[in-house]
Amino acid sequence: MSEIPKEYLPFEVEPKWQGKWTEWDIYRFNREDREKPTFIIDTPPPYPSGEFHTGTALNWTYIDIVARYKRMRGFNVLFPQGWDCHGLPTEVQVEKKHGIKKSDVPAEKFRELCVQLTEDNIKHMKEEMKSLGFSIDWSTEYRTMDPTYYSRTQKSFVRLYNKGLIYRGEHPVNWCPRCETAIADAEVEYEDRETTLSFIKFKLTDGGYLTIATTRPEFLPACVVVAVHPADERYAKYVGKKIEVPPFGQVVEVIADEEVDPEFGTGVVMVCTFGDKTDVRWVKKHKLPIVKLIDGRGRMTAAAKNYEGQTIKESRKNMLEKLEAADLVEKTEKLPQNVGSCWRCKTPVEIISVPQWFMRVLDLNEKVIEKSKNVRWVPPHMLDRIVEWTRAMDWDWVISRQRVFATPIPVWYCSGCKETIVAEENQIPVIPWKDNPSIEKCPKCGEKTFEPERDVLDTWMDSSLTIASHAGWPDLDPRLFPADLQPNGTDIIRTWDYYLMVRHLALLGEAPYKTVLVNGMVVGSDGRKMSKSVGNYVDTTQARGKYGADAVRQWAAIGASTGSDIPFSWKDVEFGHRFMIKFWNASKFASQNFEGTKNLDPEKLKFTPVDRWILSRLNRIIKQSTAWLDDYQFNHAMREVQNFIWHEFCDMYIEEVKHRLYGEGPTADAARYCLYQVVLNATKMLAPFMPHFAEEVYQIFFISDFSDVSVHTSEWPSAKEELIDEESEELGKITNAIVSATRQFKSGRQMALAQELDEVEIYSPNESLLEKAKECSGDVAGTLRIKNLKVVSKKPKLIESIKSIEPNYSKLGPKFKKDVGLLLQALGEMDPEKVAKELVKGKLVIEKSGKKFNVSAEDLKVVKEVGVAGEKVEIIDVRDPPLTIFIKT
RNA sequence: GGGCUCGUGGUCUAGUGGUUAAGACGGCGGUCUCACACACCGCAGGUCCUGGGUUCGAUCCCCAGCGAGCCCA
Repeated sequence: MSEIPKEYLPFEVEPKWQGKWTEWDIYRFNREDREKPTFIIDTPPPYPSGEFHTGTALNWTYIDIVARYKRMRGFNVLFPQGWDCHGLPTEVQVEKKHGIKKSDVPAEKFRELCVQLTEDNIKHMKEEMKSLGFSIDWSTEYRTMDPTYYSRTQKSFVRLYNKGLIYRGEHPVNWCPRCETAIADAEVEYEDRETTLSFIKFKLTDGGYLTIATTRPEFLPACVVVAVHPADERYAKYVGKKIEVPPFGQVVEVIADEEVDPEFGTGVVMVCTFGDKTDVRWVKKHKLPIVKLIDGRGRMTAAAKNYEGQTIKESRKNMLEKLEAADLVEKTEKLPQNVGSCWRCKTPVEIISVPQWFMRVLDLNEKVIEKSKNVRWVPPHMLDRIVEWTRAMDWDWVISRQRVFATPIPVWYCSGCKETIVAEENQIPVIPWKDNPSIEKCPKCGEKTFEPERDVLDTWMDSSLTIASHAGWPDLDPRLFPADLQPNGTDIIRTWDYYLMVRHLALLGEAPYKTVLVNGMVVGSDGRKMSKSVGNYVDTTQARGKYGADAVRQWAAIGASTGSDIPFSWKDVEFGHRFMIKFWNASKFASQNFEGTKNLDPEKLKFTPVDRWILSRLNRIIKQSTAWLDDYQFNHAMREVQNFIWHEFCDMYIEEVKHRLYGEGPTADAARYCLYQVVLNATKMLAPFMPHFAEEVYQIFFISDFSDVSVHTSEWPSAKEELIDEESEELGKITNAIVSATRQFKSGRQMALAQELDEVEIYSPNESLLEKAKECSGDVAGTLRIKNLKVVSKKPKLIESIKSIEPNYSKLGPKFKKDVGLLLQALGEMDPEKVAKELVKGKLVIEKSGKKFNVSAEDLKVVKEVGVAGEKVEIIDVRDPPLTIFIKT
């Protein structure tokens, strides 16, 4: 045994073992091993924002607990790690950092800046992951921005295209007419402006008018339907009728839709393609035609007839004038409005329909739902979320984006006939604006020049391929697919797990994961979502800075049940720290007795009742904690071990064996054996939760007894069923009850706990309980320093009286159903002494309101009270088990 | 507006169709007891969100309402 540090110092211990683990390479997935069962984790690649959020810490702590536990259970565990690099936030970060605009520099240059920034961000996050002790196999590290990774993304694009599962079509996007580019929802800024609401008369073909209210009269030529609320009585009779839209008089239908606000304007609205986001929704929902009214520069198209070429502003003004002249404008009103505008140039954003690439997911969704039902969701209700999400989908997945930093779409178009040329698999990775297609000329028209597709892929196209990628796709190793575990946060399972499922079903026809483990959101200590602006934000570096990684991990594991949101709590972190100190001190104390203890033969030891109790409890805890971990209930597994160690082992058992440790022989050795077993097995059970601490304890106290290099390569404890014993636990309970009661007594009398007691009597009228108490008397007398302890069945100096009769509802309820109330009433009127006397005989007949109740002894509980006559004796009445302790003073 | 989830002592969580609803933190009182005062012993503190229903019995199951979270629109 090495020298034992006095205190547990996390900031010395944690980096020390992190270094050793790397050196020993103990987290490496062994690809050559064909013996051990594999356990494959699909680690979600985080977005390298540069910050390691406590939510990620929670997610990864769950993963790491599982990985470490499974390794100890004998699995060959794959815990890979990647980075989902592509995305808008990085582009924005680069623009901010360098004070440039995407379009200011060549795309390749901009991309380089993105790569650089991503690398810096990854570096920091990787450090953080190592500092938190996650047992990642870093030899698997990948980055979706690397050609090795994105070539898989592109290959899968080609295969799915060839299968007919990817196509090109039209889709509305946010568009800045000044920047002439599509912009993402996240790039749209909203600001309050004032606008004019115009009330315009539409002529019904059957005669009469309906007045609609609109803020965008210039969209009249693109009006495809007029809508009212279905419950709006004013307009019910017009639903299904035809109506003429000025100024060109196209005839559209009047439809009913719940989304119309009857309070807004006249309660009649026009649906145009696309005046706003609601229009997009209505077009989808009612399958309406699309009129392209505005072009990429914000000018009116031919659809606007004589207004063609005008700007939005001009045509609005001109059109309104014309309508006024025709007396079609009833009135105008001022209206405050929340306008979406380009985050850079503040130009109001338009919604226009442009060509986009799609993955044909709608046809796959039946299968997605079917396969999702075969997946184990932890917690189970997460299945409902994904099924609901899948059912509600009414549009195919738009997989193209108008950005720079992303995987290029491996496609060209023939300059002549515009034929789509998709890359050959063997030329991938490919960048269409740098590389040429492998064909010489267009197969359709023979043209020899091509135009590259400049759009790129949605980043989900990268990150929904991870499972196949881990398994080596396209050369799939069947041992690595499907993954056993897909861990994720509750906020993103609908996207992440859906895309993984649909993508792998499309590509491989099989569900990619067996179990989805969902963690809740980390909220601030005030219960609100963590955010920097609210000021309740804590990052993991900060959290870990106080008591180290293991304390933070304990907060994550124990904060809430799996899947529930969990508030960040310094108190829980501190509690984790205190638990380690407690266990450290206990281990240190126990270890004085570890010399040679491993080789003791339990057959030759004399175990006392408390020994048998602690061994039974230990093995029960092993069994339960194993079951909890198999069930991904980390909080229960952790709590179970913590409570056992702290309150049963430290507070009771250690105190109860101290008196034996100073001696020699089989009783003392039995206590040593138990101390050793508890500390060793608890250390192993704690290893997945607090890996550094467990390693330190293992290395200092146990390494010389075992051949394992690390606690993390040692075997998970298995419960010895033959030691789990109700009777031993009952004896332990009796001993503890007597010890606690007497300790309380001493404490209350301001007596030193070590003070000797001359004479103590334990009394119970119950013969079998008395026998058990007798068995425990050695442990009791030793622990409490009682010189003369007697366990007696005669009630020497006391009077016993019946205090009350209490009903046992779980027996009475099913027996007497509705009449329970009546029975209780009758019971209340009876003399408890008499009831008790009758009950002792076995049964009792109670009559009330003409009803007869046959009550047996088990239906009621007799509560007794003891008093004493004469003598200077202190009495402690122990309720459970019912014992009375007399202490001569 | 839709889907899912949650509402339990001052705070944060656990749990359950049945007797006295569990724990941690905080509060209060006591003890330096030979591993640990970052400890130990004890005490106080609850309409288990509200209303209705099912049941002999509901904090738990069902319905409605209110409030919160996540995602979607």
